[in-house]
Amino acid sequence: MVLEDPGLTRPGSGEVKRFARTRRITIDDVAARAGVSKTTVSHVLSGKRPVRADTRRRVERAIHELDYRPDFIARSLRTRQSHIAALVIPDITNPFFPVMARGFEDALGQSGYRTFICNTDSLREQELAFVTDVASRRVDGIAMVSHHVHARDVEGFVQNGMPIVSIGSLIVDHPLVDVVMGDDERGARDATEFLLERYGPNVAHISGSAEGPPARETGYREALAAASVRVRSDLIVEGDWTRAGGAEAMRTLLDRPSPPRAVFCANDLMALGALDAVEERGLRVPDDVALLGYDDVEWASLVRPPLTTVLNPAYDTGRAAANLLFDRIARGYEGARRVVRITCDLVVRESA
Amino acid sequence: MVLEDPGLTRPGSGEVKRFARTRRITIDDVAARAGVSKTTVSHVLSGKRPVRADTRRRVERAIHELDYRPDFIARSLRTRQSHIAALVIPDITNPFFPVMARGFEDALGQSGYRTFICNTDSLREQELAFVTDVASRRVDGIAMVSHHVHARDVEGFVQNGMPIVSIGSLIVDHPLVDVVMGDDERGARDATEFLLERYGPNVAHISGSAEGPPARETGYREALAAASVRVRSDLIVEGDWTRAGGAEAMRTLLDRPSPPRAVFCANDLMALGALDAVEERGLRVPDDVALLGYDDVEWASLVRPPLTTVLNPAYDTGRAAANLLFDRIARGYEGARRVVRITCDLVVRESA
DNA sequence: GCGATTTCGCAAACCGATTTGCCGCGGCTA
DNA sequence: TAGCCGCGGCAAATCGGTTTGCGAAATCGC
Repeated sequence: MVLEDPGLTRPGSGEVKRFARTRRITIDDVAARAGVSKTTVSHVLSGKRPVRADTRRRVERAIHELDYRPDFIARSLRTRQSHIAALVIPDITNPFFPVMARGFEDALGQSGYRTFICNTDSLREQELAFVTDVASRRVDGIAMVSHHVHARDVEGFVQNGMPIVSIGSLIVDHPLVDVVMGDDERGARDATEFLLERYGPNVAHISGSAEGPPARETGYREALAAASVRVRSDLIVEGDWTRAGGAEAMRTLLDRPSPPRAVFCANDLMALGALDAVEERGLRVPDDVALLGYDDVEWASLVRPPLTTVLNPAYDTGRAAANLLFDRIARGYEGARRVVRITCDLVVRESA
Repeated sequence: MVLEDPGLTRPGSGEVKRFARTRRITIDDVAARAGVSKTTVSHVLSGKRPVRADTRRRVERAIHELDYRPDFIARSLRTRQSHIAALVIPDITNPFFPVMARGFEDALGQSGYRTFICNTDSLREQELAFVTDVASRRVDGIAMVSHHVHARDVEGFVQNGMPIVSIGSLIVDHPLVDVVMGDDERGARDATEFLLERYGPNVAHISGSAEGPPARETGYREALAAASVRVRSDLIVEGDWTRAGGAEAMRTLLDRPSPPRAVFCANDLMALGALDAVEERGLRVPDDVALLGYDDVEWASLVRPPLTTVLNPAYDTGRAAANLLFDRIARGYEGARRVVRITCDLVVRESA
């Protein structure tokens, strides 16, 4: 049996070969064609040293004729920068994160960076594994929203010069790790103030689980305090960030001797659950009970009634993280940690 | 002025240095410490040649003591594989794609691959730019859902040995580009059959824009034909995949002399718009008009009434694409193009 | 018109791994 | 005991770029 000659060109197809994968064009090929050394080609490409005009033109022509594109990996090896960033998040499937990722990539992509997105499912083990993996891949920087990684866990990477920015609040105590976080405290305060003004002092709160950051509950308490309303502990019920948890918490509230006129829920999903519970009892939103959520997830305007909520600006958050990272990666910023707070504005729809 | 000694260790902190970024540990360091050549270290790592047990132990101990982790970039340069794949999609912010991306990454991540996600916003220019960019970065393979790139556009890359799989249907005519696509025709047929059975022959269709693939409309027509129902062209109205477009199309249908009893919409967003239009007229779903969507987007079960729809299995699609790619990247498959059709099942909720 | 400086290009070292080719050694066969 | 083979290890080449050091030529200042 005779194998087909792999070098055969298709009749009439000019350059396209059928089976041969043509050898990659390298900088040497360009140099040879232009009649210069590869050093000169490199300088034409990078502009790091002057090249005489006619020489430059010869080189550029050779590049164009050969359709030469430099090998990023070889370049990275020498320059020690990969032009890759990593974004470590719990789950791209959670609708908050795609928007954040988009903000991150848009900001960095502009400067020629590509990014790895790592889904940790909020598992500490995964979070750590990804950080070491992308470090081995020599990413230029890491942005992470992590629930379990502490400053000491990333100490080694930071000391080796890896820029890290923490999204959310957990890693706040390292002097070289920047932080960007939604200003949840203020957002929650604004939301609660709105409810107090519109519906009077009888405002309850469905909080998240105890292990999460308490900023939203804090904001709720501050608003009450500022309005000189006493905090009634029977009006603060813990949910678990889920729809079912929100419904359960709402039922508890409705069973209180004096049920609330309005409820500030720590996220939209729980607000949706609360909505379920309210309708279950034959009551109406917002006429009998007003509901206010947090995050402004994609479907917040699709439910009936459309949810009044606090917009958690995912896109801006991602972009801010990218910018902090870029400062350290490319602009040589080496100073102390910076903290960026993203303001969260109230979106008034119909549920409150 | 005297600069602080960058080599200073913090008192009592063992190995952690304050300002010095310690030189990276290389394979030579390990070799030196273990008293062998770096060749041997490499063989311990890869297992490609036998190493005597006690030598291996010495090397492993050195690796552990130095906390050595090989440099992926250097490795990639030599082995000519980056262990990176690219996923080119319109927009990660569109809720279908995060799920698909997750399926893709889960499948490939298992084998040690990381992936670049590229958002093209369906711009041809972006699609092409990303493909050449990631090719320069030497990704091992590319999966793309593209609306504007044709086989001839990627010809050059394929010929150079870059595995490509097309998600959706556009690049179907290249003998080396695998394809994975939802079996929309069948899904649409099933949906329409369901409506015919439950609501009789008076079933309309809101189609997508003309430029998209007509598979869903085709399925609708097939189901009618199979049930010997005449296709009434006044019951097929074109939407434009948006909520507003769906509403507009629905108004048109409701204005017909004999309006439909049930409507199959080519996607969920248009079904939602149709819902708007129906309620606008004071009619009820499904009692007056039944609505059926396509895709089963995240919020399909959240609207009132919950949407009956066809599940477009994003996760499976991503995973299938990853597997096709992996076959070519790592398992050396070099055969002809394969086409994988993902079946789309009906999800019956309350709108039909 | 002459030394000083700048411009332009080349050869070689370098980045950090993998892979090839070779060699010494010990055990086995004939 | 000569010849052969497999094992285990090393030196050197390789991947494809960037960067450094050097020297020849061109330009400048006076």
